[in-house]
Amino acid sequence: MELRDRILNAAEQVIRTNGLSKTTTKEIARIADCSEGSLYNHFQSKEDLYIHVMKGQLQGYLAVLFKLPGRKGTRTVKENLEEVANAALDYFHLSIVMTASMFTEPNFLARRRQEFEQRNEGPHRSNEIVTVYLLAEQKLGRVNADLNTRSVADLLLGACFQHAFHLQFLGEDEPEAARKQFVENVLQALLHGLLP
Amino acid sequence: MELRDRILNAAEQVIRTNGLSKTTTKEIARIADCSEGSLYNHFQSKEDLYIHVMKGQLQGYLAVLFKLPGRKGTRTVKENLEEVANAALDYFHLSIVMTASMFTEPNFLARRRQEFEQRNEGPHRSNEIVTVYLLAEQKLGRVNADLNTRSVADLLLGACFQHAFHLQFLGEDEPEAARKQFVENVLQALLHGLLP
Amino acid sequence: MELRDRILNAAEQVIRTNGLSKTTTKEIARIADCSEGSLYNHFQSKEDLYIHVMKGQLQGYLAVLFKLPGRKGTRTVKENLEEVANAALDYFHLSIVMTASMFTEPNFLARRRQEFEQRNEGPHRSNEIVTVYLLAEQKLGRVNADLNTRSVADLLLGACFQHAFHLQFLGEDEPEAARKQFVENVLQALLHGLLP
Amino acid sequence: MELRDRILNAAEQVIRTNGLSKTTTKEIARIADCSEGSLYNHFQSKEDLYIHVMKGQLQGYLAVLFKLPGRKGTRTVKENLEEVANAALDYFHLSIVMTASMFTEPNFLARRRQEFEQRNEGPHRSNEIVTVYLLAEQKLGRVNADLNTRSVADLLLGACFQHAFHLQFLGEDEPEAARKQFVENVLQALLHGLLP
DNA sequence: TATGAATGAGTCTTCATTCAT
DNA sequence: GATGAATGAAGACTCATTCAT
Repeated sequence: MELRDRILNAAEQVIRTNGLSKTTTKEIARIADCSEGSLYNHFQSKEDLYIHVMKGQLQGYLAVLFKLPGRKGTRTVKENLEEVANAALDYFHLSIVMTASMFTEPNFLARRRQEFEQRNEGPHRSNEIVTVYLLAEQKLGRVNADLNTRSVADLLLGACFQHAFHLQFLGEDEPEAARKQFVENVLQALLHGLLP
Repeated sequence: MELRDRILNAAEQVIRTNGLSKTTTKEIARIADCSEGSLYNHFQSKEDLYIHVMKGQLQGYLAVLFKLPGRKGTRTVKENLEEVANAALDYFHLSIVMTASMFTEPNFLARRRQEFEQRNEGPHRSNEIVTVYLLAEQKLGRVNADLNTRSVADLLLGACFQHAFHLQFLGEDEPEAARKQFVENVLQALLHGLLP
Repeated sequence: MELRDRILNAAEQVIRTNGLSKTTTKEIARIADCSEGSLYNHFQSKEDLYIHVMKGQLQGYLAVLFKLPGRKGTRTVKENLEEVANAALDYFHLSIVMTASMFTEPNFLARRRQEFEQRNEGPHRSNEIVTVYLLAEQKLGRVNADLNTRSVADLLLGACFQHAFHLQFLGEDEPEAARKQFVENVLQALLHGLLP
Repeated sequence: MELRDRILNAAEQVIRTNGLSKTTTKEIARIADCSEGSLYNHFQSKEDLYIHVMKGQLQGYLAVLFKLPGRKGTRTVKENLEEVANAALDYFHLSIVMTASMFTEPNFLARRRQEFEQRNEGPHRSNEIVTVYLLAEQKLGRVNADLNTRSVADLLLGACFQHAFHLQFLGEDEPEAARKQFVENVLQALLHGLLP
């Protein structure tokens, strides 16, 4: 593997292991098995390195989301949302530390904010994509017509977001079966509603 | 106001303004208009100060949650959940930086984890309280009997959590009306379900 | 006991327990069960307090030394030196931390140096008193006439000084019997000489 | 000279000039003409730096002591002890501040104690080496057979130890001739004994 | 006299970044 | 491109001393 990728992987690993505030260039270099100086041959700064780490994490999630418009009218709505929920859980699990860092390092956030707005790539973007998909399904009559589809997206992705957060807080790894159950239950509730 | 409270307020303000990693004892002291040394007359360490800030933030939220068991069978379920959602939005808005900090400073998280577990006070605790409330309503027949009530709690609080997160990310303050609409829409969706 | 004495005792205890660099006014006040402010009602400064602690420690030792001139020609020389050696071991044991502090805090040493010279009370003073005593015994024919009596004093007190130092280094308390043996052996060697 | 050595020398100089408690990383860096940060590129901590300073000081002394076993039966006993006494005076003179520091900073002492015991390198070790040498001479009949040789070592090295201590206290440098006389007189007394 | 909160100068240590080799 | 020693700014925390009560 090329040094640049070794550095990216090392950074991701160190961040997830040590937390952001204990992620030092020294430690990243140690894990990547190179010198601290080398970091600066491949990335402009520590922040630049972080940005590339985040972009990498975002990939898989976006891939699923970008498939969503094509799903409308195919399979069941539940199956389509299940796919989204799983991708979201994966992504939130992977990126939660970096995400949290936005509020810990506000300058970083401010700079990213601009950039995100320009590219229309913020974290709320995924909720919009799901909203648009649900709107399309609504037009096809596969979703309750009275619903604010944005709210459904917020409920589903919010539940996944907070779930990932809680798991991280507890420091636990969730078995595959437990996650499956979580998604199933949440979708069940979301599909049929709270009222009797 | 007593110095101790001035320090607590200053810390909260600085954290929200500068972010955690830029929150220095020097700046807190400057805002509290006292010396850095004085911080240590009232709190054992910076971390200890943070803990007290967090406890303060938790107060209002817990107050609402602890009222919840008494609400069962009274008013409408929607009204009761509305109250919860508003308190949650307030709390998440207020505390999101500190909450995020848990993942930035893993030692802090590790220590809090123990403490939280002992006192059964973790962030997931609020979801449990709502779950129990919904279970009670279920027994009264005011909630769909087929539902996993935990999932409903996760959906509602998750949506609020992520909403607060997105607002913070955008750096925007949400007008009262917008928040009201958000809660209304989310509850609508949650109550009636996604399916036609 | 009066507060002033409580403070003196507390200071001595803390110094011997924690070492000088960990001896804080806060800890002294804690042990003396009074406020930090009270320290300054009875002593001008921390240094002033230390000086009074040292003076207290010096008492017993000086008492023995001042009896020495009167001992000349009485009992045996060995018995008289034994008494000196025991007093020296006691004093060095008690005061070694404070003594060491002179080199750790050179300003303190510089100020004490002046004062000691004025009063002729330096640590070398005890060697002189023993020297004078031995000179008197020499004149009485009870001590080898060819000897430099100062050297004898240096050997005896030096051995005691270093012995106390080694014990402190090892962190051991010496049983009564062991100390007795140490003094006996040292005097034996000193009295009869190294050569066959 | 390499920076590492410049730092070691600077530390030694500052310690001897300012005393330990006034030896700051800032001042060491100033004298070594480098940044404070550089100290930590070469030594793990201030304490680690101190340890290396002490090890350097110990070198010359140990070299002489390790030659001692080979001296038995050669030259005169007096000459051999003279060599030891001079090396001891040099070493004690050089290291007395650091030695004193052990009692000022008890944590430091505690850690060194372990290490010293493991390597059998404590300050009392030199007395043992001299003791063993004298035992060998005793067997050769060059030393009084009735003597406890450990006591002779304690007397000689104790006198040197305290002498160095007194000189440091007085802040005086001893002329070469004076030191020679001191050693001569002490050995004289030690060789022939106190009794007529 | 006794208090103890307030002080502020001073300490060790960390860390992202640079640059000569 | 790779290195790693050097940097220096910044941070959390300590502590003897003061002073209003």
